[in-house]
Amino acid sequence: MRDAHSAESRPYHHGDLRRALVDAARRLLEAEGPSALSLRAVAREAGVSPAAPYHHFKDKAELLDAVAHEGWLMLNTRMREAKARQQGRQQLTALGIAYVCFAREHPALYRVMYDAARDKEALPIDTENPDEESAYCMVRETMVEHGADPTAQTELELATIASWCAAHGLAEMAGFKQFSEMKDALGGEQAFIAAVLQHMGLFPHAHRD
Amino acid sequence: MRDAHSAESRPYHHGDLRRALVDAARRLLEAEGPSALSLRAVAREAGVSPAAPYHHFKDKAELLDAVAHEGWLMLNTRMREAKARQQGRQQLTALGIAYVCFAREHPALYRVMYDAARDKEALPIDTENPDEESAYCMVRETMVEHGADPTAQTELELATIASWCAAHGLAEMAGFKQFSEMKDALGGEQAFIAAVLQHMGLFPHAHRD
DNA sequence: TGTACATCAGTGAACGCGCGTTCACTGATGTAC
DNA sequence: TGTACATCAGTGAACGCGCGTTCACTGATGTAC
Repeated sequence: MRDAHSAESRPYHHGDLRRALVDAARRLLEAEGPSALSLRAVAREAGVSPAAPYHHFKDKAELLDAVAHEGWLMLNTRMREAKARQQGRQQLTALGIAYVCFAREHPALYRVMYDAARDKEALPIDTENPDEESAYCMVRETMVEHGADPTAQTELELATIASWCAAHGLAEMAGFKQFSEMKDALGGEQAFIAAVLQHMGLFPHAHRD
Repeated sequence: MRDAHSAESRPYHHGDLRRALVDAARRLLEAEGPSALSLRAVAREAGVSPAAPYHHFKDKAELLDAVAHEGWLMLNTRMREAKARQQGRQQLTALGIAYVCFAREHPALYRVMYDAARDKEALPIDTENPDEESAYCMVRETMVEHGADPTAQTELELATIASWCAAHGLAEMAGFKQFSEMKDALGGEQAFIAAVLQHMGLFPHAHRD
């Protein structure tokens, strides 16, 4: 649990401690939640002294940023794959479901992603790297592919924002006990998610994955 | 700033320290954000020793619960008033806008409210006290008043959940820098909020307050 | 191929800090007679 | 109305804790000659 190498096999130099630290942070998040994510705990989890991370990150915030960044990349991938699996307007639905399911499967990571974004007051939705399209841009583009008018910029942007907010809201709500009766009635959390997204009118004909 | 009484006027016994602590916590939240909300800081802000709160709250969590509870009451009031100011279907819109605006005006309190809820995995939407109707129930009821079929229970509940999630998502997103251009184009944050809510299709004919 | 040496990437001890909580205490209040 | 006393609601000092960060250090690596 503490580190992947046995004590003797591990060399003094790590090889790629930066990677190992980000991975350790993710493991900690899954296991203990965001409140357990201290620099010292991450170093401990990676099997390294508390000072070691400072050779790879300026401070705690920079490590957290790296973890968050990785989260966004994971989300992008997840959504790209979900879209590729569908045809036509179903693609929008698939994007919405993929978004919410990602957040539900990695609630602590999702939280860290938005905490980091809030600290900067900026969502990582701008595509600096053109071949790593952001999830946000993917939603907008998919809307255009399926009939939204790309010249009506304000409309298009508003529709994208609305979808994004709706999915985020559902992602944060879906865990509450009050909805478990409804989930059961509909046949599980996935069905619940699809049903709520459908009601939001932004993801037409939502259905189960 | 530290406490309302001058040093000499303040009696040894406080009168209503419980109230004063909750108020101090709210002041701290507005001024410094959720991360500044320690038990000791609250006691300090209320002008009292670090041990004093323990005569009124079992532990820190109980104090936070009280702060969160007060937040929900404020939100209820705010939404009830917003609804009363409108007629017909505009009422739903007014509820949505009131919700988001409350969250935007008290972002730290809003955060504490949901953090407390998440700890219990339960939203405070059940109406134990029948004459203090929860905001959530108000939304559902308003939908019924304006044409939703109260016998189609699942439909009604899903629509309410969808509205709630959508508003929550927007409330959490509205602060990001990426949207400031859009806000300016639409004439301010209120207009932006109204426009996004309208796009969500749950709050028909959203317009400015 | 071998050696000197600069650089890199770790260690572990220490720093000061604010935290939640407990404790023995004491001043103020209210009630019984 | 006055007094004894139980109870209530504060104080302030202390506890142990984990945190982020710094520091002087050292082991390992890689490069120049």
